[in-house]
Amino acid sequence: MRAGPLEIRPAQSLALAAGRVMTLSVREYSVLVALARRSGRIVAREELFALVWDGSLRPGDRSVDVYVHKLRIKLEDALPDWRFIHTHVGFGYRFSSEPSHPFHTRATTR
Amino acid sequence: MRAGPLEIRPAQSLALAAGRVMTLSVREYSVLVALARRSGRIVAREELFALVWDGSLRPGDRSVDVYVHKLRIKLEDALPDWRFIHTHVGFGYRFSSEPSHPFHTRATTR
DNA sequence: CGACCCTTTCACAGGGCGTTCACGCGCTCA
DNA sequence: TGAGCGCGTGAACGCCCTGTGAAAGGGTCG
Repeated sequence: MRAGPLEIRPAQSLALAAGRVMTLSVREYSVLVALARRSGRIVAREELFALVWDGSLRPGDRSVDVYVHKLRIKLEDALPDWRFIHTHVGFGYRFSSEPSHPFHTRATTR
Repeated sequence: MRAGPLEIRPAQSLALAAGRVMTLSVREYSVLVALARRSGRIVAREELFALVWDGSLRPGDRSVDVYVHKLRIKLEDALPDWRFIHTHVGFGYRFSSEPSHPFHTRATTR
């Protein structure tokens, strides 16, 4: 499974960032795989929770947000110039590997 | 079989650290080979146990941990500047020869 | 029979992990 | 522009997993 410089090997429970092994917790890895498998789609919190936690999301449960955050930090840490997890307010998260600064050399002054 | 300054000769049941013969017990050697053959991937405790002990891991059995520990000590003893067996909490162990002090991966500014 | 080594088990300690809470920002919409 | 909600983010906390030293059990060899 590939997404830009990110590679996931489900058979080995391994994630590689630019060839380097990432150290992820079980939950982190699980969330990453769930999102990456649905790359390009928006995955609702409910759906993501059901996939990873295997149950239905209770109101007020922030687990999903917290783990998306943890993942973002490790991904940002390993691949500073890429963005993978995109927020769609009110809908959920969407996985897609994108360079941080696509083209856009000139700052949009005003 | 090579991994940095570590060499394994299965034909002779020998392990050499920087050319010097390591004195390993049968189990120790067996664990080392099992991991080294799967270098780069994460080997679950269950899998490792099945490979070396030839059976299924009973809950609470710490044999694997203990022998990984013994191996680490001997490897550390023979090659202080290298790390070979890496822990992936919740997943298992991963064999990979790495210098002790690489560059230091980006301080977590947080 | 005794000494030694290997293997397994036990017990304790430490750290990592998962969950939850609290706070605050930013987006959205009226 | 103000209010409200959704989400980002840091931290606390208990539990589980792993690290680690020690002791028990068993086999081998002199």
